[in-house]
Amino acid sequence: MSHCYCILLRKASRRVTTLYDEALAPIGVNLAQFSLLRNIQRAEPISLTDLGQRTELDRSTVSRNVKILEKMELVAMTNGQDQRETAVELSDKGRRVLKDGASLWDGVQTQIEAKLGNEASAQLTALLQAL
Amino acid sequence: MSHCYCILLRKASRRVTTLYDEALAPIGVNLAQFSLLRNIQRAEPISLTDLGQRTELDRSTVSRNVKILEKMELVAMTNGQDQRETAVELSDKGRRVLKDGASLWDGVQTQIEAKLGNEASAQLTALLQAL
DNA sequence: CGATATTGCGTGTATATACACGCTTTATGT
DNA sequence: ACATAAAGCGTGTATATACACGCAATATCG
Repeated sequence: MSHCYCILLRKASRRVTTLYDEALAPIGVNLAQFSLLRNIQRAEPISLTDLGQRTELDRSTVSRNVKILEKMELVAMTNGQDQRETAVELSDKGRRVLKDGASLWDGVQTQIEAKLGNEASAQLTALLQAL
Repeated sequence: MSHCYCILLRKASRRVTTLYDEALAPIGVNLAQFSLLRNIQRAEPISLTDLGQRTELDRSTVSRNVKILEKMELVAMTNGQDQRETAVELSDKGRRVLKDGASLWDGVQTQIEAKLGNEASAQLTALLQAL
């Protein structure tokens, strides 16, 4: 009656997301937002379309998620060279959140590696990337 | 700069969910709905609270997802012995969807195992359960 | 038996996510 | 240059998901 890979993935995803969300709570963002901020940082200023490709998210999803970060004053929207293009960049507050969150994020990474062991952690990474 | 386990999980989860959703499209339900139907089948009639525990989902989430299945006429709500309790059970249409979907689901399972190999598939299962 | 705690639900609110449309703004091709 | 295609976005709609509240029904305790 083998297990459904998709359900296993979704359950693990929910559980692990909760772990990260709780760890990041002190800085007021959840894992998805923290990750989005990091992706912005790596390429700012960046258009929403590019951000979508980097994160493997639909552009409309990115658009809405970024809007929330903007309301939280963690990012700012600027004009790209193009009149169509909207570019996103971090605010000082956003940079601080990334800085303060780094150790919190690292703590969960370490916690997971401690639970699984180094070898299994590497296997997990490889398997998830292969999917 | 190791990868974020959570993001790897979430990305894999989205990708794999898409695989299953596309495969199940002919029967008109997505993976989450198909899985919920299966969980109902295994214990019907079942209360929403119990269904939540089985699926590791919040009760309110189950409540809303079941409501959609009800609108699709795949399940029916009945009274538990208790006046508070609502029990869910499959409709004939719901049973047919499960029956027709079995081979579609199986196809994706096989496809994933073919891609990863048997050993890696077993490893993946074990790792996801350990998280 | 009456007060209190527990159980079971639904709803409000909020984020994450995708797809389909439709509107601008550029780019292209003849 | 003009018509057409392509790029970049926002919004509407829908599902998945969680948490906080509050209501009704049942169980418990003194």
